[in-house]
Amino acid sequence: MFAQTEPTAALTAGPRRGEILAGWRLTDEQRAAATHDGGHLLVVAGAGTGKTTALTARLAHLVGSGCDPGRILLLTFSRRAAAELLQRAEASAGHAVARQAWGGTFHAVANRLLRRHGPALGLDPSFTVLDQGDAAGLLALVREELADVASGAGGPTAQPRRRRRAKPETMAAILSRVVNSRTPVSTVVPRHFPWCTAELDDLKATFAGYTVRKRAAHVLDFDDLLLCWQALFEAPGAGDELRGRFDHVLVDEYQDTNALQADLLAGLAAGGARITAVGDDAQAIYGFRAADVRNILDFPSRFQADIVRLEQSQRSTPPLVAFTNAVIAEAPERHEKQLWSARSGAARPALVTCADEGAQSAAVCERLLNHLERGTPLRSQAVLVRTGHHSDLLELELSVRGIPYVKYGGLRFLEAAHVKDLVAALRLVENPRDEVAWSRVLQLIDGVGPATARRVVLAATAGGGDARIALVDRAPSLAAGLAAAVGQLATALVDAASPALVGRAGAQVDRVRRWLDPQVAARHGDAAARLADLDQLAAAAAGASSLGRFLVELALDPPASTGDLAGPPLRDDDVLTISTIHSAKGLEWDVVHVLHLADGCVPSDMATGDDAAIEEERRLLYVALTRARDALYAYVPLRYHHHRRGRDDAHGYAQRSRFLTPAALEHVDHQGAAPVSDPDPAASAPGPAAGLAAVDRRLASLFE
DNA sequence: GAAATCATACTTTTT
DNA sequence: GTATGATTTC
Repeated sequence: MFAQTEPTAALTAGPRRGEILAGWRLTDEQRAAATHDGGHLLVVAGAGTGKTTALTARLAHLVGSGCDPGRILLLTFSRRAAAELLQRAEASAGHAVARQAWGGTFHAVANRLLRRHGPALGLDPSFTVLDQGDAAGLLALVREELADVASGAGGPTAQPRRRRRAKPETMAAILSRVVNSRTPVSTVVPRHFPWCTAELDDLKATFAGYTVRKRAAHVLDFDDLLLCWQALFEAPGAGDELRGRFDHVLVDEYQDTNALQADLLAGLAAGGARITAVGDDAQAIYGFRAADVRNILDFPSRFQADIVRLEQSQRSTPPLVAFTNAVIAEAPERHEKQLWSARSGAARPALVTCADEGAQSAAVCERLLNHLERGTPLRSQAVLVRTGHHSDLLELELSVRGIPYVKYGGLRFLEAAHVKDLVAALRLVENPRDEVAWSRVLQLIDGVGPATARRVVLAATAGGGDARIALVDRAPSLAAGLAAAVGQLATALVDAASPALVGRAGAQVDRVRRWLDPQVAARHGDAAARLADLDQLAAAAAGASSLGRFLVELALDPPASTGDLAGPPLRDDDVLTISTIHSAKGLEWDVVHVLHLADGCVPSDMATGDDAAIEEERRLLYVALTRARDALYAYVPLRYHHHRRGRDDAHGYAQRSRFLTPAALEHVDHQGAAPVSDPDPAASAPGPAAGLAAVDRRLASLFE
């Protein structure tokens, strides 16, 4: 997986103490973190203080001191972070580390352990993994059935449902929060999902049914992965071995772990592992996923840990650090630290006030191109937004101007309907008991809706045999035409799962697509584009070692950007990054543009009302601002246009984000709106929305 | 009785 | 663009 690299001086220096890190350029703080010897350790690492370097150095130090790399566990927030760390460790500490150390997200590590030790729990190691969308699908299925049972059980047909029920995604979010925070449904719902309180009983019943169905279908959702890992600790036989499996556990981004994950660490610590947790409470931004800042705030007392602080920013220039320090200074509770920087660079961050969103897009492009002309390539610049669609208008503008970009976060590839269809079909190749997948795929057939799909699934899985084979010749009680269509689907799945194709994921995908492609083409007008998406997925699958692994990786580590699957074509081009702030965590660029710093965007109007949520939004802004090395632009549109029913054109004035306080603004230069765009429309060729703004301006000038 | 169709509302952040 | 709930069609 990792490229081989020449060992560096650090490795060849030999394992004598004190010389292990001789080749490293570390600050005193970083060295203290890397070489700490004793019990558990908390490294409070401010933004840009070189925490990855410190963590890598610690890994090298441990191995150099004689620790067995196979007994080191590295837990990171994303697989990408794990890969980077292991790669860097490999470069400096030798190949053995990357090959032998365990690394990945909590979920990926759980998956790996469960494939090996699942039977100790009575878990068939061939389970498939439900991502959150699949989980939502199964919850919807279960809820529908419960409702049918309730109304079919007689009595005056239940009161017409006038209330809108929680969306399946919301149910999944509730359930996940319940599990990860280990808090009962009856507490979680009123506190975090008050608008669902009326259906609390329905939710409880749905969750119970969901659990039963998950087990029957041999699937685990994300939360099950963690729960089952925890259960392994208690499993007779496997438990002792697993608890004592690691000597050192290094956890990155500890501020974004939840109660369940902290318990897993406690389990490992009880087995003798020494925990090193690295994180920054000022950058805790995953509260919505039940991450709890208390984990890092309470770590020293819970684990009797020593604390090392990293406060020297290696990333940002002093003026940027002064600004970001001022922004976070107003957060009420945190591990105290004062970041400073010894870097050169005197340019202050800029607050760019724009007339409206269109002007913001223009202003971004202008500054972007300025930096490009002055030598900062697009790939060293990033545009950061609170939510995926906050960049819609800018993307239009970029397309019109021919500026290439990749977007991370937001709407993801895997969420498109046709992609989910293919993935569901592939899951059936792996696991014919997966009801959610059956239900989805069957409904692709013309004339099959929820009710028919359910009947078919029920009949096919009844015998306990392979449902695919059961459906090849005789679909139960269906019109001849439908039965034939179901038979074709079943045949495709059986073929794809046949021994001749197993192990050749690419061929398996091809076989499934021979059935699926016509369905996709028939259902969607833009068939060409959608089939191209499927081509991408097929190409990625062809490169995987097996279909099962491919599907697990897809669930645990989905492609993060548009074009992540596409491979090299864009690689060597100079491409701008657009990212949600969440997806930008841990990354840095020379020049950073943060958009939409208006109340309602940052903080998001979804977060108002709850103090904790507001504080998380403050930290989110802090994360965004601290991604910049040399230049930072914060954009504030003053006016928003809302398009309603295609005709009405309402607008409203926005307030500058409340987090940009007077104290913070002392550290920025103010820039006005971008110059009004070129009066010649042909020369500037604005996108549709920007075009409207231009028309408005032209009209306004006529009225003067 | 079930599926297709229409109207309407709602769209954060992600392992 | 998509999911839901009500309505119409098969």
